[in-house]
Amino acid sequence: MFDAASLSESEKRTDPKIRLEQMLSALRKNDFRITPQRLAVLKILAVSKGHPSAEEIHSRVKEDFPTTSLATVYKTVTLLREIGEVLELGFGHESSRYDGNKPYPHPHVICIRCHRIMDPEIDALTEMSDEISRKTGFEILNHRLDFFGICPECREKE
Amino acid sequence: MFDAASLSESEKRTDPKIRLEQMLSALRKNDFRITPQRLAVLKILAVSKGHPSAEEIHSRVKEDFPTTSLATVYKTVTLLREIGEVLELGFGHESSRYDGNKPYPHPHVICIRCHRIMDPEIDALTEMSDEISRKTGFEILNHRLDFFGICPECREKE
DNA sequence: CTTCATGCAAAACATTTGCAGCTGG
DNA sequence: CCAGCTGCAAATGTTTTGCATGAAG
Repeated sequence: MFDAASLSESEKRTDPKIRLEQMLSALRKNDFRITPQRLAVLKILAVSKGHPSAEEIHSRVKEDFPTTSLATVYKTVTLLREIGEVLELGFGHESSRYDGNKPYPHPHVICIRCHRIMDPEIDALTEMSDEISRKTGFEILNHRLDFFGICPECREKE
Repeated sequence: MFDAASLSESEKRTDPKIRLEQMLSALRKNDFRITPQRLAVLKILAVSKGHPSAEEIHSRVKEDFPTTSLATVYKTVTLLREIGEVLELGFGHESSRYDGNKPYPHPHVICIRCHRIMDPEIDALTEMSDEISRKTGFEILNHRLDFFGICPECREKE
């Protein structure tokens, strides 16, 4: 698992404890219960620097709370997605990945070899969104920008 | 089915007959056989202005060639994807959609109500790609840029 | 207490695969 | 001919769902 990524990215993350509090408040505000299982999932999401899959979340949650089922993990991330506290990155084939740190659309760079996912700096995206609105008449609510390629480490190994 | 989209998009499409020939040559060049089933799938892809799903392709292919199985459709689009003659647009949940007219990455605008997909004009994407390369050290091979929102028609109906 | 959450197992999907038989070149 | 393709059905892998039991508030 390659979560180390670059320092510049990790530096920008919200402090895990604060992020956890934010997610907890979001649950409370919407009158959802805070169960041990949910708490465990939130903790993983708050602490993860990367973009864990449901399966990954599940196995990590089980360390803390061994009886947690995969279904509960799915129910929890779906709930969090609905209240805007998690970003779901769906890929056609493999399983989805989740980002609990930046639950709003942002670009990704994905290594097709080791599956590491990074969050690069890009601006000019809201402008692009506006441009699309103007040209197509769509009301743009959301977007997704992913780049696929080979990360420096995997390129070295070639 | 809302394939009419905007004139400016459809005007840019390659003529279906030419596109079909291109796909056929690609198959021949790679020593793949041209079977009636494959021909039927190619025809649908060449003629479609939109972004049909495997299921849609299948039901349209069956009109011409009733015994064609869904598995063959999948095998064919997968083959075409591998030789770069079709772009697969995978969505986490629902089924993938395929574009046989512009088999290279390009932005999409997707209506979350009627599921119409349009191809807007955007430049500045290759620049963006280069910027990412420079900043992350990734070798960028591919990308995906999708905007989600509500199309003018669906907005009127509200 | 009562409503909502959990966990299991089963269902629901889209997609892939194994394989016997068929067919394009 | 015969390697490669088809079509069926079964397998796969992820995500969802129904429902009885359990726990949060």
